[in-house]
Amino acid sequence: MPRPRVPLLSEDRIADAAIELIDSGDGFGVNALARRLGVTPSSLYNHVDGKDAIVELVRDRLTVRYLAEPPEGGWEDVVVSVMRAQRRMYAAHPLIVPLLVGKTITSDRVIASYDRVATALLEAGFPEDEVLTIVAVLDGFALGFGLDLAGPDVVWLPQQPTRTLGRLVESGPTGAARSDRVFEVGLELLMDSLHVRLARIAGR
Amino acid sequence: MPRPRVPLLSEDRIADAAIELIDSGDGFGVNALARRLGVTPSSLYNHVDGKDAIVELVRDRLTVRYLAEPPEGGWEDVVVSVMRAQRRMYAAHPLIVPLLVGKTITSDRVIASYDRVATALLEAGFPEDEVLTIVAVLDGFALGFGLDLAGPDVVWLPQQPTRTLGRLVESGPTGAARSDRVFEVGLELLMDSLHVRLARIAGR
DNA sequence: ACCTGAACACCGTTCAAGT
DNA sequence: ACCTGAACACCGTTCAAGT
Repeated sequence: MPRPRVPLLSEDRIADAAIELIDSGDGFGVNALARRLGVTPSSLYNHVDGKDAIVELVRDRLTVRYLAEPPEGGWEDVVVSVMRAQRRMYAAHPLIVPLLVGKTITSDRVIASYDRVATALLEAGFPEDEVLTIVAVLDGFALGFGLDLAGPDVVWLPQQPTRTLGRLVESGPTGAARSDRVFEVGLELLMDSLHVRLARIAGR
Repeated sequence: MPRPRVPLLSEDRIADAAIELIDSGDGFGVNALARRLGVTPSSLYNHVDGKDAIVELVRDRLTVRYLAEPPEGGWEDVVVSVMRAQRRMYAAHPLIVPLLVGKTITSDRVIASYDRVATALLEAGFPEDEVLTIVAVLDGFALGFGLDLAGPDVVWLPQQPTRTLGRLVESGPTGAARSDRVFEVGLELLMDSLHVRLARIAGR
């Protein structure tokens, strides 16, 4: 079946299938992805630049899906809404995290999302040489919560008796509602921290 | 050269070489690791259970190296000292992060380190159903700072003009001293947040 | 332009053979 | 017990061939 009149593949179709494959937990790979698309691995290379490019495509699509609407309002609104969106993203697709973490971000739309936060922080008065670090830390914070929502059993697997951790892990998945609450508290406190930081800078 | 009188390999030698290989930036793999050790890939399997087990060994060795001495004092001291140590670890070996993130922690000594934090938080009065989440968030926080220290150019590579991010990235590596300062501030604020949280719980 | 199928270099892992 | 070398299944990628 060479060259069908209507193309079997497209960037979108590939990205969607990649997300499904990753979420399935069967491991991400070009071969498995092609199989899922009912296509030969080499077919993918007519649309996409290889495995890493597909991962970057996934990051792009998820960012559009979860961080689409540019947040309105002051820097607090920008930061809070991006944090919530990012956490929803990681929580819904935790198995994507390890694929994303190691790779440099090149997608313009993803960069634009980080740029909005960086710009908001800068305009709020945070010093130039701290903004990138703050953005990185916010990212890490969202990531920590995302992995938490994925379930502790994915992160820790005690094999010897422990004082505390083993019991807490065994008490089961955190539960969406509980984790939501803790996230909101954590976010609130993080925002408090940023306010304090900003006040100290302004007061100097 | 079969069966030398004194073994060429050991878990430690393998772990050390693995850390070197990862830090070199040439990518981690069993073949490259064997080459670096002057040995055949299959030799490794006499000492270690495969690629994933080597990564877990690396995590174990780094944890021992950076988080060895059990922190003394109240829960604040425990949390702060573990955070500092963990950040030093990520900062010194940023390329290890993506290898660790996806994998479940099984090493007893690594588990023990998380267990100390969990126990400290629990004894301080944090609710059972929040402790794991807090630990996960602390982890994410340290990770964010570690990646920040690795250099922003590893994380973001803008290809279109941006309002802020591109300029900040181009202004070069964050610099250890600057990042140190921001980390200390961030940690302080994070601790403030935890104190506030604890006070609210106690006051209820 | 877009798919297949063959081919390639490489990967992690197993295992018989050797001391 | 510990190494080698051959072998295996699989991986990501390239490319000529076909419409």
